Amino acid sequence: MKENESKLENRHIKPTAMRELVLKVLSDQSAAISLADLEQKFEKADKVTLYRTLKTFEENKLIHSIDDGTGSVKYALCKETCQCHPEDLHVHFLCTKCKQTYCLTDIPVPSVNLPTRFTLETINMVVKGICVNCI
Amino acid sequence: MKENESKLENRHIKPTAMRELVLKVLSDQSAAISLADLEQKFEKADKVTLYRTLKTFEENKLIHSIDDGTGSVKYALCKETCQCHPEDLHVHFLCTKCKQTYCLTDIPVPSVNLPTRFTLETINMVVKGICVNCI
DNA sequence: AAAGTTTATGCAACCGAGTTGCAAAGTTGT
DNA sequence: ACAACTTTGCAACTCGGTTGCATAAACTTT
Ligand SMILES: [Mn+2]
Ligand SMILES: [Mn+2]
Ligand SMILES: [Zn+2]
Ligand SMILES: [Zn+2]
Repeated sequence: MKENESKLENRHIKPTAMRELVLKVLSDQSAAISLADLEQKFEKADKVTLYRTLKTFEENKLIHSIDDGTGSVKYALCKETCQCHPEDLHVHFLCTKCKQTYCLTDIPVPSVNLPTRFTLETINMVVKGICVNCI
Repeated sequence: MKENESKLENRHIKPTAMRELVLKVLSDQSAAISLADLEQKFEKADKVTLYRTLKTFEENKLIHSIDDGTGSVKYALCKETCQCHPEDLHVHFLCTKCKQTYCLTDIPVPSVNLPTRFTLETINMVVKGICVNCI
């Protein structure tokens, strides 16, 4: 998995063994995963190390975090070009049946007309419903 | 405050002293408040009682809860006619400076075109930025 | 009005997600 | 080989939210 190694380097993250393993898990995942989910993907791994790995990934914009209202933050890979700016934002979908959280990367967050003299920094938009696998 | 009493009765909530006090606090508030905020509005009140009061209010749609991503859920009064259905949903605004959370009741949540065979139940849309009081 | 039943309140204790401190292990540069 | 820095692992903690249970208050029935 030389590819993941260079993904890390592209984001200026030192490619340790742990980090490559975590990145592999994230790459194999079609839905976003929580810290607890991630922990369960390993036989024996320290939660704090995984936590800090995710933090490092997020700080360097390799992944973004999603607060879907379930009480546990989810994480998903950013696109190669993503800088996590407002224009990179997309809608997230939480399936109330399977509890999976998906990045709807094709659906940009719609713009809103805020009241006068409210300035926008970022938007979190989470749609809840039933996903295609749960119909 | 006979008005609050009837607001409670309209929502089929038995108007106890505690509940009327809590409703008064919520009515006086222009922004949404958390359980902790509510607790601080009283000299001496049990957090659990307040917690259960909010739960009761929410179940009966007197108030709605807002997960603004700060880690503590906020609560705000519903409109008299609100049934908390998708058509009643509005955008919420979290000021990153004063940390106040506002109901933008005039701004309905924009509709999104979900991928095929995803069905919508509800949407949470939180805009972050600087509010009019913090410019 | 007294007894019985339901509902609301208060205290303690718990829970889970996230976070911090610190020491050990590993890495990098000289 | 040594020093300097980074990463990892363990323990312990924080904080918001929640449950269990006993008491108190409010209605119901006799
Ligand atoms: Mn996403
Ligand atoms: Mn609102
Ligand atoms: Zn699903
Ligand atoms: Zn503000």
